[in-house]
Amino acid sequence: MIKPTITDIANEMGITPSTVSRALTGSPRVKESTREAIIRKAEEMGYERNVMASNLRRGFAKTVGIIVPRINRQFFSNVISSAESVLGEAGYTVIICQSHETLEDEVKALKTMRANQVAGVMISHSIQSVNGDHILENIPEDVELVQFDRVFSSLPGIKVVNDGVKGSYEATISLIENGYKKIGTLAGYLGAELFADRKKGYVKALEEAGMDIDEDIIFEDSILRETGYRSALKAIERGCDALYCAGDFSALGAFDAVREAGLEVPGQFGIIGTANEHFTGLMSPRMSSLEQRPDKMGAEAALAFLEAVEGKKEDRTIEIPMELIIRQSSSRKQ
Amino acid sequence: MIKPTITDIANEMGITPSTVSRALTGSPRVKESTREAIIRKAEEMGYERNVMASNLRRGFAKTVGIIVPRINRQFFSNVISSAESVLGEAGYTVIICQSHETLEDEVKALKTMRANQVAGVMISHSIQSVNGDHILENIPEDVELVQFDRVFSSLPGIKVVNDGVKGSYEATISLIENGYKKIGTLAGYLGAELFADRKKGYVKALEEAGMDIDEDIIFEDSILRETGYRSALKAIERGCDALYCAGDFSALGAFDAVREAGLEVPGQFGIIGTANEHFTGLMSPRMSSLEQRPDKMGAEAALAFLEAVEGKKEDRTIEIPMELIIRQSSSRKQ
DNA sequence: TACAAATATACAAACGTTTGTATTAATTGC
DNA sequence: GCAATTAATACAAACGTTTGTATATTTGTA
Repeated sequence: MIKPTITDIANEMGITPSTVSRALTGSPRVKESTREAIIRKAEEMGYERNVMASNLRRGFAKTVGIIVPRINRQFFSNVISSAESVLGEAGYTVIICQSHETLEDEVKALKTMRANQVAGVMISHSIQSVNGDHILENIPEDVELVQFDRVFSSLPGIKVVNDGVKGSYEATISLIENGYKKIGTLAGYLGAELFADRKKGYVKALEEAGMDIDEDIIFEDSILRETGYRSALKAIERGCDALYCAGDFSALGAFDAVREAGLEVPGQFGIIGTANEHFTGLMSPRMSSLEQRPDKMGAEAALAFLEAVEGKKEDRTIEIPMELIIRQSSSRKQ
Repeated sequence: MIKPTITDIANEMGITPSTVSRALTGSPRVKESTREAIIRKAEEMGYERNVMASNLRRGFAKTVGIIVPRINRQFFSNVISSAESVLGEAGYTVIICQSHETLEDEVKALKTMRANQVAGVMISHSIQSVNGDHILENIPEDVELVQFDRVFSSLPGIKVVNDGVKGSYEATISLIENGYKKIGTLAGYLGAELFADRKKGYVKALEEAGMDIDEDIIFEDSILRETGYRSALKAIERGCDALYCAGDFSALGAFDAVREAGLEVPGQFGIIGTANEHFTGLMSPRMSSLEQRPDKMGAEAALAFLEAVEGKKEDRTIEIPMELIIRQSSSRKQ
């Protein structure tokens, strides 16, 4: 017998496949003693459930799909890694797609998920997604939706996000406490709630400190090293002595600009980045950064999904506190 | 009609499901004109193939499984990222598991793959896997096996590896040409072909240059920053003035040790790492490193798989040349 | 002892596709 | 124009599981 089925087990034992099925799925409709016998026999025969048949019959798979812009971004790969560990442990299979930051690929990915009848979708949307309509359109009602990091609060389901306002607030406060007087920000794309929040925290900190909010030193769309560099040059020109950057790569660009301007980091210029990318701790001077806790985010997202499919909890938003990692680049001005 | 099936299409058109199926799968047994009509109707009705039914009937899924020690390692996430792009484009779904560097989880992952009836498995084995027996045992004959980076040459199937001998040879030659006189190596775990190859290239370079091979400055098992640091301390003690490191993290540890010893990098001490981790280009002095081209590796692995399932090519080993990235840490001794 | 209730198992249909074989329609050769 | 061939489509079974309903068995109660 190449690969035994429940029918084979049933025949072997002189019983019916339905009983075998119920025994193996843990239905209460079968006597404990027969269940034990069946399980023993199944193991003896080297039985393995045919997932496809099972999925077909039930109409869904014990699978969750994860969609991210790019798997090879440190943040995302960390989220995926910890989510996979939790989901795998719970017997779920993880399928992965990348949106490559485009709406087109994101929709394609959603279709793939639907085609594979996943029980849930964990998604951090592409930069091209301006709202969640395409998500609603492509995910059936009964599929659990878990958004993380980049989320649309208008969508139903579970959301796992950083407390970005609080994080950027603390980062900015830290710069203020270290004596910096004119603090700008490389803000990222403000159309995303994520970045909008980080700006909010920055503004809040300045307001509390009684400092001016100057739109001229709030640089939108500065995410890359290159764009960060250019914006930072302008910031220096406009008299800034510190920058809170909504990303580590733009912060790296800020380093470049500040060095080029002949200023010292820290001291003459303070910088705090966001994401705590690995390299931040290896540079010199080492860069202060706001850690997003992607590991925690992935685990929490996975756990929330599991609770949801088991019907234990309903839709909710989980906030993962950010962690301000203070290193050299933001220390006290002499 | 909630979700149309091929039977619905058939009824609607007054034909039989088998014709619809053949039309949609591109069988030559259906007239072109009817095929076109069927496709039109299918689109009109919003038909989507039920993957599970299809998989069940055919006995396999258009899915490939990727197993890596950890998704969140830069190297692996890059491989996965480019492999997913290629496979997704070809209509394959990617499922992912982590072995967490343990044999136990790797076997579990293999079982998951088998349960999901994947068409192929791409794997880079865990450090605990000393041979490929568990792979053979858990993967059916008809599943295409693609090993990458960490491979067992004894296993059948496709293998995608770096030309590690050549890479480390060039790295070592580069150190020699820059005037370093006593070059050691932080060699990694030599039980893995991967690391054994890197040692070979190192030895070859020294031999060609007529330099002594000194086992006392070949440090096995130095992969982490911490272990690299300790080994590097010994290397300095034993008179080395350069190290070729089989990993970037051990190279980072070497930096620590050299700095602690009060020597200058480069000049008094030369270092070349392996992997070209992102941080190597951001340190100061910037670290020279051997790039593994994970993007190319993932893409080549995926392409080889696609060729194999289409029956175009047979088992083979693909070598991805490494790229020596010369930065500051290995430059000329004054 | 008999009968209702509960428990355990059997029966059979269904999930939607694919595919070997049978049938019908169209084409070819002579 | 008719048989022989080929092309196109129809029929029906199968993939292995799950699950509603029906039947058989056991238990409890009057």
